[in-house]
Amino acid sequence: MEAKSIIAPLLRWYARHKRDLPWRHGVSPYRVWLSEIMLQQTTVQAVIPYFLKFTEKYPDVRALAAAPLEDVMRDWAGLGYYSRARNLHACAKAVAASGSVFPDDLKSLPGIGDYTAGAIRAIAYGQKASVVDGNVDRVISRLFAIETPLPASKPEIRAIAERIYLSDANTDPSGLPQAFMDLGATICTPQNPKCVSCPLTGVCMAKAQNLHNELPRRASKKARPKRVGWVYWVENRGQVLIHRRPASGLLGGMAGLPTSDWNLEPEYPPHAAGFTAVADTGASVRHVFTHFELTLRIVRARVKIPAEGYYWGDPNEAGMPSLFKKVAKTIT
DNA sequence: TGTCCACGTCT
DNA sequence: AAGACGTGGAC
Repeated sequence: MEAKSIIAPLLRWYARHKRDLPWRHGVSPYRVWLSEIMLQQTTVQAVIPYFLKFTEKYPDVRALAAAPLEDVMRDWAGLGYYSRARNLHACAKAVAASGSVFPDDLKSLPGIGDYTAGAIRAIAYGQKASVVDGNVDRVISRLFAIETPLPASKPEIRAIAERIYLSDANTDPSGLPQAFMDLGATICTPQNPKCVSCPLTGVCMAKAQNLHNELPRRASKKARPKRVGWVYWVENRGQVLIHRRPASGLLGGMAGLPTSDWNLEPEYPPHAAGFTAVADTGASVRHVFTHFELTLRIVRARVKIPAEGYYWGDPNEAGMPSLFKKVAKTIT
């Protein structure tokens, strides 16, 4: 299939139907970078309030670089994949130190990989770049009726995407990737694609073979193991004990509540070093991570002397990830 | 309820 | 280079 027969109708459709998103106003490298980091693995709807908060509080890369890391982590709380926030701050510092100009080698910056580098290059700088996210994977898989399941089909998809993006028919390097992603998000959706409204339905090979609801195929996923443990609710004069988690690993660098290890059957009373159980609340919270499912049972407890990395604070102001927000909401 | 989205980046 | 790493909404 010729690239032109995809690009021309897609760009016409995009001109009429592009989504009105905050980062599409006042386009700048900083705003494109910030939005693309937030959009990694995360839906537009979840990102919008965070993007508005960040751009108000940190209007440019210098302001973000000057902020304490803990502030950035707190502001990111709830958005997930917290290494993104740590890398965001490190990246802001690096860029600010270079006169607030992003370097040509975007991938040398923390948190910027193939996808984000291409997105910044295309959207912020108007350069032709291959920008392939999950939406583009799906759209290409259907347009070309690729039967190979994801992720094995990735190399094939990337080759096709690159041919289209770098084609002479790509007259709008900034608009084309956004057109693909908007099409994937609003028309060529994972379930029940709205082919009647699709500008590419006439050239779509999956549609022609009535495979638009079957593709892309996916390799079966591994079962998600279950883990259990205790979370300690320790009150003292209206505050609770909060734990600054280690910089790397799960929920790295975030404020959280103290917990036991996460593979122990919660048999009362728990016996963790430093904590004395006061009362089993009987309540528990369930939280699904990417690679396991966690149930934490809440126990009221006391401490003798908080260990290093622990402090007293207001759980509602600590900026904790969702797992611990659920605990606070359950208990208060 | 359970499954999917969800390649995005880093290690 | 396979696995680690969140969240919430759609269906």
